[in-house]
Amino acid sequence: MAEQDLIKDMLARMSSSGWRITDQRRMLAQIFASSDGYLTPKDVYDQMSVKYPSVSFDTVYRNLRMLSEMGVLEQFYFMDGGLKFKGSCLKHHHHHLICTNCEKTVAFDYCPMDKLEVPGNYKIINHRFEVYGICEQCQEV
Amino acid sequence: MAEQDLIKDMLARMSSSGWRITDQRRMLAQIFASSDGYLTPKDVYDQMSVKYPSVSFDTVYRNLRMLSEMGVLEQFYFMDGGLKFKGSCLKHHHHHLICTNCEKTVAFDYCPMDKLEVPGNYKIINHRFEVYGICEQCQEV
DNA sequence: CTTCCTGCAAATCGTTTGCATCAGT
DNA sequence: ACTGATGCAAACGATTTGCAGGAAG
Repeated sequence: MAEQDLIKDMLARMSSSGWRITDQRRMLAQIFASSDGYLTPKDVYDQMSVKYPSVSFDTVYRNLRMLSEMGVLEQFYFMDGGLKFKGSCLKHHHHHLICTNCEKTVAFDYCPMDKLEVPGNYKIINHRFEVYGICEQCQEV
Repeated sequence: MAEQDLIKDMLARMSSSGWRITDQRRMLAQIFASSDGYLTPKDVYDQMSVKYPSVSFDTVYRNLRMLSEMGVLEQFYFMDGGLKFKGSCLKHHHHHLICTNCEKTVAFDYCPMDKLEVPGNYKIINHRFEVYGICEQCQEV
């Protein structure tokens, strides 16, 4: 999807969920539409501050949380427990290969749940599979 | 390994790393030897408080961190970003099936990395694979 | 014009640090 | 006795909340 369409899509989803379209939210949509990696609340705040120097941290947090609940963003706790967000890919189930240096993220389709036989009689709800590595660019440096 | 042996093993490892064996550390070893699930720092603190009402949170944190660095405990950030600890299984590589209700944990040997072909030329460092579900006991309730 | 959203400030939670005292070796 | 470990209090970073004014519908 082109960036502009992504932004429109996000805004449309906010609107249809009954949320007002404020300048700050418009900008949030833009930030995530033009970023393919994970962003911390601080990253987002810093990017917003460029155009809205008066934006506050709590507005960023509030909107990030809301957008996650709405499914527009994916919320994610990294290995170190740090919270990050990224525009959610709604297309299909997949997992990520994440560069531990620059956090560039590549999706892949392989899902280990297909083949897994789990011990015990657990009723499976959810799973988490991520691969961490150093991307080609970061290896070169 | 029997519980008593586990405790001795933990204490021996602390001692050989040059750490003093205090009552608090003895008790930490006992707590983790007799628990097979994950414990939050608060869980640990609460258990310690029963016998040592004067124990402080920072001592718990300090020792948990130290024991993790030493490899006696496994440190783990859950899906919700919360930090937990558990006695570490040093035997072999494995993954976990975790009950989202009671957090009882079952290990299994299957590792998805065997079959995975990753896109891009990432140099793979690490991976994370967990399955979340409801255990048999928690389903019955 | 009404209701929701924002920005500010202050509260809260989990975790860490500095320091004087206490305990293990 | 020496040195590391403890408990206290205070600092700290990240996130959340209450509230009054401001903007979207």
